[in-house]
Amino acid sequence: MRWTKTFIPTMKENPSDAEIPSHQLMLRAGLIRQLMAGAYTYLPLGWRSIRKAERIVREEMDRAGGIELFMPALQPIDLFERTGRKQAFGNVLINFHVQRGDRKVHLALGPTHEEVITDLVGRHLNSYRQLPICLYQIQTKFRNEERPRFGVLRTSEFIMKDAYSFGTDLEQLNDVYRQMYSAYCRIFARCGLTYLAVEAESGPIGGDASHEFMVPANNGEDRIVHCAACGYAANLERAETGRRSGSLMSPAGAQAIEKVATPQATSIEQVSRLLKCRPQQMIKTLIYKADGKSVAVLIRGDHEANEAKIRRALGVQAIELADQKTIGEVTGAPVGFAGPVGIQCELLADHDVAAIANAITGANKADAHLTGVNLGRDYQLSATHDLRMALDGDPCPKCQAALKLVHGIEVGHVFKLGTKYSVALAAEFLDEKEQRHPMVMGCYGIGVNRIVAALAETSFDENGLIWPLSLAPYEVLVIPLNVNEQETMSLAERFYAELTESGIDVLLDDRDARAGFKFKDADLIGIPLRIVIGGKGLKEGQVEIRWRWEAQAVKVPIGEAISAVREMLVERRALEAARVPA
RNA sequence: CGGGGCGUAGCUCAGCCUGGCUAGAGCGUCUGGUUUGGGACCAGAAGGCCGCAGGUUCAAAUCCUGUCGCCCCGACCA
Repeated sequence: MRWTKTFIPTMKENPSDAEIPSHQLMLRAGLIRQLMAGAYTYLPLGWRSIRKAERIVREEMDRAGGIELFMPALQPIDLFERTGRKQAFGNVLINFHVQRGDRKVHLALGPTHEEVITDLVGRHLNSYRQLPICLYQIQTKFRNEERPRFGVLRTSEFIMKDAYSFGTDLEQLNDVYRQMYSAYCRIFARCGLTYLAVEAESGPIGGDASHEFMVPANNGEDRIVHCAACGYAANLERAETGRRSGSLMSPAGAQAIEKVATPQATSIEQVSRLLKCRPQQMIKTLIYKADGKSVAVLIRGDHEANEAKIRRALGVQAIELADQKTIGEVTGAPVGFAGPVGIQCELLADHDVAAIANAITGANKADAHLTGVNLGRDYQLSATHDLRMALDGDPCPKCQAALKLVHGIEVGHVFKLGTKYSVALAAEFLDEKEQRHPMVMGCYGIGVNRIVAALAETSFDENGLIWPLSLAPYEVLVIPLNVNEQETMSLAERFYAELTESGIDVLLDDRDARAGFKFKDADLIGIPLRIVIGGKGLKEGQVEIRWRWEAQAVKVPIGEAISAVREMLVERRALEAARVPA
């Protein structure tokens, strides 16, 4: 492609409403433009990268046995009513009425396609002989984001690869799941992303039923813990922490329990300031309603409760923080003064609470706290649990090394669904004994445009983007420094023609502009390999070839330039391929 | 939906507090010339419903009210 014939509106300055690198760079390099909050146009350069990511996704899905189809974004609302997800999605589901003759039809724009595909498969596949099957599509999804943000990382309309597997049993599901998991590893590796496959909240199936693929990045919305020593990785919601010491007995140097006045001091921060103690010395007592029953949960003052862990420890469906009235009944005090001593409900404690000697807690009495509270003497526990959010530096649950807490961008998610949708939408099959069963499903999503955004967010320098060959809009940029010089230009045209001829994606910067101007743009858009033709080099019969990430160009005799470029690309592709797991 | 910030030329911004000549600068665009290896220089030109609506005033980019949009923090996010 010739630069003057395409559309690459680069910008010298950062637009004022872009704050994170991917947003700034994608705007400046002419990859995207905003239409409104949460909706972006992909300009020619950005779209080429998306298409390359799509191609990689397709190749790997096909390789893993996926079958591509294409489903409508427009969907009848009743499908969502039948699975209860109209309610569950709430405001996220974009839905509206259209007039058709004298009736109104209620439609939704698909936020995902479990309903459509399950309905389809349920109608047309009926036998165990036809299973398992894994169907996928690459398609635009719509989700009304209450607050779109971070440029193209969180939008209301985005491109997603969604795959759905249908099998007869858990074994078939596990089999497809494993194949999808490894296909995802290959996809993200081929795209040049640094990623982690992390354990995620897995719903009804439990165990290893869900993994998210995360690209570590400071501006990622998700938080994940990672153990560099053994490779354990999990999202923060899910992350366990390793063994921590703690005896259920009173320590040797136990002080006497004492009631102190703490008027108006209801938060950990206020009490610690008032009593001049550290939050680590305090016990936070949270009153929850767990399936309707009141439970007090003890967490160390400086820690944060993890409700998913509490729910699992209690073995209940749903928990929520109790209201004022319940707290009053259980503690006999207003909110902010709860403590374990003498409390009137079940008591659950995090491991770290047991290790606090002479703790400070609420007194279950207005405007009062207790000091010198000790486990065993002042309150009892039959056991402690892992109930809090993991912290940076916590011991790894697998190997006890220190966990790292990092932010991440979710680019993919694989999930064992089970029979939720097949039951709701009657996707059933007959087994060899002519018995009816709901199909066992899995779903597997990749945010295709997030792949590109995540790459932009993590691969750049002060001059601009740095693409891997696999996603680069063009692999080679040919820069004739002076387009008015005939020798320069005819050479550039020859390189352009011959390289394009051999299947390489080449961009020719045929703009009549100064050298420095072209170099700045070249760095900004980040094409991996650059060939500079002009002035000094030509006099010596040479051109310069330089990788975007190298400081130095290599000078190559004109006659050898094309074969040199081909060789460099072959070598580089091999290097990128070597990072892809088998 | 709660909190904060911002809407002036394609982009970055000044002017607003304290109302008053024809609304400004840099970058970009166009014309002509000089230049030509890291975002050149000179001369000229085009480009503005100062987000929109209403109000106050002799007079509003500027003050007031409303409204729309965008960004950030939080809540939410199968």
